[in-house]
Amino acid sequence: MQSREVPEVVVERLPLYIRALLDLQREGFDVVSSHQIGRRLRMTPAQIRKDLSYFGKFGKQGRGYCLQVLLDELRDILGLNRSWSACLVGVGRLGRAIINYTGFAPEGFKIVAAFDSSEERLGTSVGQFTVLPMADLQGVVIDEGVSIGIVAVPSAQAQDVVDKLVETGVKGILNYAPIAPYVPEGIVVRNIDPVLSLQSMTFYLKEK
Amino acid sequence: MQSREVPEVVVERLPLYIRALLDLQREGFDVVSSHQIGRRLRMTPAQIRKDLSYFGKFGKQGRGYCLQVLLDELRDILGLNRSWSACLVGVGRLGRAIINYTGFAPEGFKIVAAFDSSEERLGTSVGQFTVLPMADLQGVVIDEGVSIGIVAVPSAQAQDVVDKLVETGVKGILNYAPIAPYVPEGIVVRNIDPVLSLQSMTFYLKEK
DNA sequence: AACGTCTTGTTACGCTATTCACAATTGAGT
DNA sequence: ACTCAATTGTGAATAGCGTAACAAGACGTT
Repeated sequence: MQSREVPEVVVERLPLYIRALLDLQREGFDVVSSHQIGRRLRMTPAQIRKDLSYFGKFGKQGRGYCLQVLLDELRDILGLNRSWSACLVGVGRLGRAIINYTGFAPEGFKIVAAFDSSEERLGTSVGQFTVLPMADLQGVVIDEGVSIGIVAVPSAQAQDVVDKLVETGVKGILNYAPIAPYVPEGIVVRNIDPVLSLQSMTFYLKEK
Repeated sequence: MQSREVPEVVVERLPLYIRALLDLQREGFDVVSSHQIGRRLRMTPAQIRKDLSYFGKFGKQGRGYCLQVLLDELRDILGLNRSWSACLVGVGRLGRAIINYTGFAPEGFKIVAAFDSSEERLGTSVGQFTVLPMADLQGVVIDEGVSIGIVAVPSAQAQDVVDKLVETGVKGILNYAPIAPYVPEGIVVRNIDPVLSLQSMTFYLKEK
């Protein structure tokens, strides 16, 4: 697979296609067209076909896509036909909310441990987890095959935590801290930052 | 201001510049260069200068930018020199986490009310709020000058909630539901969706 | 089996965004 | 006063992305 040749924007849209397909499946469709998917997502059919063409030919001319086949292919492309283990660092308010968030598990993302560096949080219970010290990070990452680190610490500590996670062998970082973390080549970062979203939104809300 | 001519990607980067400037300010700088900002954000200096040039000339050749001036200008451009009121719809797990999130207030985003459609949640307390019925939405939006709606309901109800919010006059939607909501022209939507982020991340985590 | 309709995969085109490169200008040092 | 190193703002060049358009094929109908 020529990962380097597939634009990142394309990869980021594939999960949307999966969502749309699941909706359509729930509505009883077996076969769908790029037009149908596009309508759901407010995208042009051409873009969807173009995106898919980076990975192969999944449709039939004059007919469309077999929904189940396309769904399986997309899951396969994204590596979603398996489960992924993540560990959380930071069990403050935000970290606890993330642990209790029910949206990850159904999609195959499993949080396997929670860490914190604050003395008074160590050993306390958060959800089904006992909060572990950072010293245990390395062991858990290896033993549990953790490939994703979720960062939910204050911004001042975020870069350090990211560094530690990368050091232990984690390959992906889901970062909730309001910083742009530095990571070495080959490590994937995704930032979740509602404040940034709001701050760019207000540009369009001014003077209406 | 010719909002239509400024690319949206540029607007979305401005908050990042503000962040970087605040960091640099904390470190004692009074004057900064595009190079310094770029290093923080891992962006090229040229991009930063180009982005800023959409809005005016804020720097001095050979010297850089007066940090405070640039900061004020950016805040002004984005409309961040005032406070913005938002209301939350949906006080399930996720909604409660959003209410308790402490990151909004310092940036001038104030949640002024929480709504839910479920009978058993009405009248209960969440954070400092009493959960209100959807019927009260219109009144609150007008009385409190709410311009942002935060959607934290299950996906099945999300579009309906978005429609209601838009109807009451809200101009921006911060959507935490895993859907691509339809909104009429002129309404700004920002989606927060950690699952999507993870699902595109795994593409790069496969086979390493 | 021929026709008409539909839809894919892909190529070509055009637009948008990013980077490059440099003239203009600043301020510090001598 | 002059030189030098630094840095901006911007027009030009490049790269990247999205849309349009169409040939090729699939299916249903007659």
